[in-house]
Amino acid sequence: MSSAPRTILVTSALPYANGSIHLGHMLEYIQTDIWVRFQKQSGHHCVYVCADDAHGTAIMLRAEAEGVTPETLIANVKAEHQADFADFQIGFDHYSSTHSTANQYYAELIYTRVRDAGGIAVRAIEQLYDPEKGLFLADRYVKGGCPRCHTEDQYGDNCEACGATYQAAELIGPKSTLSGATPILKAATHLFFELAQHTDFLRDWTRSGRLQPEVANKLAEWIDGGLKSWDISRDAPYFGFEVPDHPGVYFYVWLDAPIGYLAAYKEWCDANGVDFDAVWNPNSEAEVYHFIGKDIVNFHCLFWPAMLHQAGFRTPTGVHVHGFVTVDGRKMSKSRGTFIKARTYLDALDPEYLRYYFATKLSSRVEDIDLSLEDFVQKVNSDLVGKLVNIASRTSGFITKHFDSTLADHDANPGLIRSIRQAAPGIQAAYDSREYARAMRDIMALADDVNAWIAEVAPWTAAKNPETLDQVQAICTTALQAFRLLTLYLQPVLPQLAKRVEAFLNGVPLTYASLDVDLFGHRIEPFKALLTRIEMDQVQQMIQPEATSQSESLASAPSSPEHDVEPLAQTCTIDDFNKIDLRVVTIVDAKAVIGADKLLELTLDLGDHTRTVFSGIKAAYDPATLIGRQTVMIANLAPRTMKFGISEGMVLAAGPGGSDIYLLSPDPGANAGQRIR
RNA sequence: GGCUAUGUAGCUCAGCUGGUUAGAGCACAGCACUCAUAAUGCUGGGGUCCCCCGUUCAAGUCGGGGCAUAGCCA
Repeated sequence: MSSAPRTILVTSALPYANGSIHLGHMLEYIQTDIWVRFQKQSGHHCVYVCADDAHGTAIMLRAEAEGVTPETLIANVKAEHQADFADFQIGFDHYSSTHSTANQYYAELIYTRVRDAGGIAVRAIEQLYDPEKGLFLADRYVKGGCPRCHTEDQYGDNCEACGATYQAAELIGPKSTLSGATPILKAATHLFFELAQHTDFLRDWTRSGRLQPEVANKLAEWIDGGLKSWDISRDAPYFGFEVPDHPGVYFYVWLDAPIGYLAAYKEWCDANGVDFDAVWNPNSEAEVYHFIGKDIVNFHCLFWPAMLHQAGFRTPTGVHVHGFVTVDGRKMSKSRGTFIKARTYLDALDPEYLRYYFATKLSSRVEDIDLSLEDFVQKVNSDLVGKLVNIASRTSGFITKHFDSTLADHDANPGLIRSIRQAAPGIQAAYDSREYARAMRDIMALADDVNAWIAEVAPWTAAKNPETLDQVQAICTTALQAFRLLTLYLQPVLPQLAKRVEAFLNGVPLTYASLDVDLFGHRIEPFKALLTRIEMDQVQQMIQPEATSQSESLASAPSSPEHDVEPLAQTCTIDDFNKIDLRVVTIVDAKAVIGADKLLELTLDLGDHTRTVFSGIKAAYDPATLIGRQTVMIANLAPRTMKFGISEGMVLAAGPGGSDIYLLSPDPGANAGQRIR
């Protein structure tokens, strides 16, 4: 797959400067970075830019809470973000901030051009206003009773209980979550981007092969339902850019965020003497791709192309949408320890393990990616250490020991090397179309072939006989040639490993331009471990950082833990404890109780008899998954008559309640009926 | 509620335009090897392809209905 060099600009979504990078973010940056590295490795002119998304009310309020200026806050967060990205080997060519002069320039330019083309409406609206804070309130800053079902404490846009959607002003007894004050309705002038003007353009644009089919389908729904105008302004005080012709009115953060792509690229162009317009003029032949998550499709596939179009810029060649990250099949959760920050991961594990694991699961589709921790450890260890690195590890010793670290002048199996090289077009096509999982499968299948061949020709046997010793040199030469090619294929995913391999093999660059280079007669360095196995302990450290840091710093003052720790109860004696008869039980049946929202009816086997216990764990457990497992109960608790029957005891669980409930389990081996002391 | 995805071995996933006994990796069992970071090779066990109905000579693959999970409804 050789073609003329393409000019490609790539972006990832801008992370918000109000929090840390977590593994959900990292999926996107890793996906993008692999793609960019692949394009560069293939010889294309590819530039990757990104920036912190630094504006908005949330940032203004957080800065205020921390007693710093917003500028200080966003500078600190940006530094943190960049450190995380750098350590994950995310190779931005430039990383900027939306709070920059370049961004202000382009925000004003695009706004002005759109306005002059008749794309902006000015309308008076009424909005809830916090008289104490002196702030207009976004929906998420107002809580009150749902106007339909009267559930208390609902946010200003929709009701979690009945699903109703409404205006914040319709809430019963609304309160500002910022000050507790009762908001008042106040008039304001807002600017609207008239999206409906672009209906025909967008219908066409979204069907022009730039988007994944499922994304285009989703957008068609919105387009067919009628496009609404988009409120692009916010009132002072607001941390952002003031609208040029409307003093006291600011651009909404989502207006200038995507414009940050332009600004960041402009800064890179200025620093590198490149012509910005060559990429962004409407007739540009260059390619522009945005990688984003499925939650922000509307901003990138409706507002953004429409505004670019009306402002006289080219629109993106493609928008590549990915799904969310789950951990062990569930949404990332702070209480389960699976809301993993990038830094927490980095403190425990090599970033390339995650890059590889995500690569084995990524396709071009908008699917959620599950980080199954056990699968993660097994896959990384067996694929990267057991298969790939093992090829070098098991053969290079012979070269070092018997042949003065010098490779043979021919291959023992030219057919094998040829078949690996012939796989290149397929692997390149898979990378280019973001089918990384397919690429990883193909590469590992080749590694399997190599290992099988090594076992077949058994160089360790040949090495024992002086007459066949020279065969060993050719065999190991072939194995190391294969190893180099496989590493070349993996370079976009594992750039650090690739560098170590280059050093080990003495500086042969791992690019497609060097695909056909042979290492005949080449000197290699002594083999050192290129990658180490993941220990399950490291994963534990990642998902339980609080526990670790707590035990390390017991003496220090408690500092705002992520969850509230209940104070210890009054001291009791061993006799007090002995009054409580705890037993191991097996759950032999579990079913929902008809007419009860929270209860499950559990049938518990105590070894010699069974009990019926009603337990309020329905929100946290599917009854079917409970049947057969062991847990712990209080067996001598006085029976209690409930509306649904008599509960003969209680099962033990941790957690604050709701869906955050965690049943206890004995380690394997305990028998039902055994007492717990 | 409406819409959109997804539902294949214990786990994570492939299965293109419907076509012989449904695949891979990991895990598991046995054997081999002992060069290698207890790595590798060979062999094997293991699946009502969520359920029902339908189209067809033939359905994991198409259509309808249902169930479950996730997300979206700006």
